[in-house]
Amino acid sequence: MMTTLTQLARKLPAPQENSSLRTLFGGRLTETLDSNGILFWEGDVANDLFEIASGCLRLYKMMPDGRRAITGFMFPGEILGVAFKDRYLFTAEAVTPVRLRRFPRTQLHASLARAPGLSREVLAMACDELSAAQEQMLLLGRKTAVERIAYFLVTVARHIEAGGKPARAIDLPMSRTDIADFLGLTMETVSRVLGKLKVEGLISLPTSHHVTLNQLGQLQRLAGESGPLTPDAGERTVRGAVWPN
Amino acid sequence: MMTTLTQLARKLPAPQENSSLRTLFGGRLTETLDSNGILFWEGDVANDLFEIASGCLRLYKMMPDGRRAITGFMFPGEILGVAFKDRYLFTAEAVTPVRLRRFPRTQLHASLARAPGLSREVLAMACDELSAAQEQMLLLGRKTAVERIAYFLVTVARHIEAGGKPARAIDLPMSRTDIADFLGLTMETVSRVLGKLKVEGLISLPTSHHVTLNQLGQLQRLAGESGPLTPDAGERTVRGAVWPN
DNA sequence: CGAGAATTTGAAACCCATCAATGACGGTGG
DNA sequence: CCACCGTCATTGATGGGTTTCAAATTCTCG
Repeated sequence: MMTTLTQLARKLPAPQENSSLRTLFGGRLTETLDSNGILFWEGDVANDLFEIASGCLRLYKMMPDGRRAITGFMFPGEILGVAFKDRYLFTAEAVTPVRLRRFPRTQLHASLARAPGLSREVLAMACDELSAAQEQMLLLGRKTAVERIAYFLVTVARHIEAGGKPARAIDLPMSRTDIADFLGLTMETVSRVLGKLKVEGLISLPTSHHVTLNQLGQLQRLAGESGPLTPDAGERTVRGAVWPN
Repeated sequence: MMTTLTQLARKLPAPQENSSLRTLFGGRLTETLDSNGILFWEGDVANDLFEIASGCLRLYKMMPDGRRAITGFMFPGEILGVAFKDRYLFTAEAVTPVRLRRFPRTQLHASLARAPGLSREVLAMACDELSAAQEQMLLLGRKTAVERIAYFLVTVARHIEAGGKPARAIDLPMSRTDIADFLGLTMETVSRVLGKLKVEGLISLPTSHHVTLNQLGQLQRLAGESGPLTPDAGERTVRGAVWPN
């Protein structure tokens, strides 16, 4: 299973593409991290980048009083820590037991100088992250609880896609609290909304960590995809005719 | 006046540093854009990048029903559209009349090949954006209305800083609705919270678009800065002891 | 099988949104 | 110069979606 996503909302960069970045990790040893183990803290000096071999990480920022915002989840195949400043922007913690490979950033700079395409790849990665982050801003700032959950499910399904089609059966290794902190809700609201979607038949919950999307189209509509891809007419005429002059 | 910020929450990359990216715009003509004029729409093919010479832009995503999330504001000195995909991720619209210079992306690729440092600069820019975006996620997902407004004010002040110190008097060219769509609130709530801060003496409002920060320290505390810089003890012990293993 | 954790479910409260009306500008034209 | 009018900001009253608090139930795993 080779599913990849840094931020859940991120576009997949064709998992089978032979990433030159990924080749950096070729000879590296695989380390392991226990469930709930910390890979690094927000603010730590960013010495390494990592490739997730298996398992799932949560990335988060936290306020002094404990309020937490999960900025994304990491899955196998994903690369972490590549484009950031000299310090990590968030804490990385294992949702499940994780196997990963480590690569020193000092050597990255050398590699970047050698391989010209690598630089573009890194930039593309950062742009994908940015795209996901902005979509998340729309979600956190303007979407309802149902829309957030629907979007979350649809996005996960899209990235676990097996051969073009989004997966119908997805598993969610993270807790309800994790999902809540990712979507700007509470654990209880996540649970309630999932329950509602289940009652309405849009999803099934074989177990609390396995979801079946029975009506993907309906969920996609609920998710309220933004942007240029929506083929609806009259998209821009709503809030008071903001036409170019 | 040489204030620069792409996303309001962004760290300033030393305004006086002679950016090699900025030199690209050297001989370019200055175009103008009327107030509320559209520079480009979300989803448009990203042919150009822009340097803002004067004025203010808002960048936003919109849902089919008109709900809007402003992902950031752009001010003079800032460069726009540099690191993105082949299509713009958001709509760019003038808050005030704007003067700007345009540079074709096709030529950017050539310039990137020539100047090695440029590539790093572009990446650094993307990382700054990403950092701001993640801070915004924490704000949108977990902060109260007062905290959001306080953070907004403090952040603006920090970027209009004149000689190290954050400015005490800031002007907000954008409307209350713009601020609301940036902070995930309503116009009315923005207005009410500003009123409250004014009554409490933390700020003054000479006009509705000019704010004086009377008690910056207090505002900073309200803003609830996240992360590693807070010198508080007991930061990580709150929500159930998430220590490494 | 048992104990603690995670999830679900219920009831009440609250923050912010919504709806509505008034007030303050700012630009325009008489 | 000032009256006018549309837009934006402010302020008030009400309502609702989500949170909070609490308890029951299910799940996990030693």
